[in-house]
Amino acid sequence: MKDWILHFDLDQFIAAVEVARHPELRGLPVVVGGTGDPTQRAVVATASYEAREFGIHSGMPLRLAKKRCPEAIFLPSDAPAYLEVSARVMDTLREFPIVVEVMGWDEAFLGAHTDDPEALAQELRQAVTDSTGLASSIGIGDNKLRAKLATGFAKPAGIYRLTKENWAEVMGSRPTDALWGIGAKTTKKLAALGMHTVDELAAADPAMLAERFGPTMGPWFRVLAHGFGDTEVTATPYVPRSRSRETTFQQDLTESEDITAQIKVLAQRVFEDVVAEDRPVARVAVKVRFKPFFTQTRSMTLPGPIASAADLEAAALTVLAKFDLDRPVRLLGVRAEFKDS
DNA sequence: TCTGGGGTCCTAGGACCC
DNA sequence: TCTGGGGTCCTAGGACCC
Repeated sequence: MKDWILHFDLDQFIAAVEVARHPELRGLPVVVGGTGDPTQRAVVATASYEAREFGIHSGMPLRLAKKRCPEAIFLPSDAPAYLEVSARVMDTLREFPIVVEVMGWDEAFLGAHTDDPEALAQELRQAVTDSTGLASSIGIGDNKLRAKLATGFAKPAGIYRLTKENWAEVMGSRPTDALWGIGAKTTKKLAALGMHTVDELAAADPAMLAERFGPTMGPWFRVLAHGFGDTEVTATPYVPRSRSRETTFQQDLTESEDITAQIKVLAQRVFEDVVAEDRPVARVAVKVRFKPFFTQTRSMTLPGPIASAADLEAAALTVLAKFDLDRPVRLLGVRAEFKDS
């Protein structure tokens, strides 16, 4: 028997949960995000496949989604409901003799020992459909990178295998942003250097990449292009490095007392989260997004421990004082970073 | 049509110390 | 007189992902 890495991913997860509890919405363009009011400052969390036909996708402003498809059903994002369904899905996966590494609400890497990964993947998909009614796709790979990318070819409701055997054939001529970890900015920089495809990046000189992108990122891009990657799947619970809360205001804040009051609210929420973690906080950071869309961050290493919400509030206000609050504010955020442990 | 919220990791410059 | 070199911490920003 061989070791395989599977990447499990629920199809249009958030929209699917909403359709599951509102069956009359099946087959309709459903858009979930914000408070469900498409006139507000908010973006699309997930669009159903029907809504995607209209050019609606995750991250798009709700206002624009409404314009692209006025008859779409807009629903508020209901995080507790999605978390509950997610937990049921992950529990279903854990009933199999596999290692489950949860990667988010709707995806997980699975470590499996089998001679027939496609048969296992089909059983997993069926089990999740039986327990939750949700459709999913599974990528099969010889490492995490290939399994993750395979899922993209498996969707919707399918299974796809991507390994070193078919890597070059499947990925070689694709643009570099097809790789997991290379986004729009890096793609543009690579293109300026004459590298447009995965094959071209794979053939690049590592020293040149290190010079241009830094000693870690540069060579890593080339490794990605070869399809190499991590093979370790672990069920060990994830230990967060930080906790943060942020809010985009429906109307920009201009009064300093309003800004101060909102920072206190955010600090209070972050404090509740860090108390639940029961770990010491090392740094506090404040994020301010000014009109029209200019973001700054300021931070501070704490001189001593945080013992109360008032302590975290005071620290956040000290960091806030580092800003020039000379323009309208559209977003405020507070983040606490834990000490290394 | 203006662009959410919650995260992670890397880079780079300056401070500071020996 | 015109100044080394290494190590580490602090801080701000960039890029990416779900």
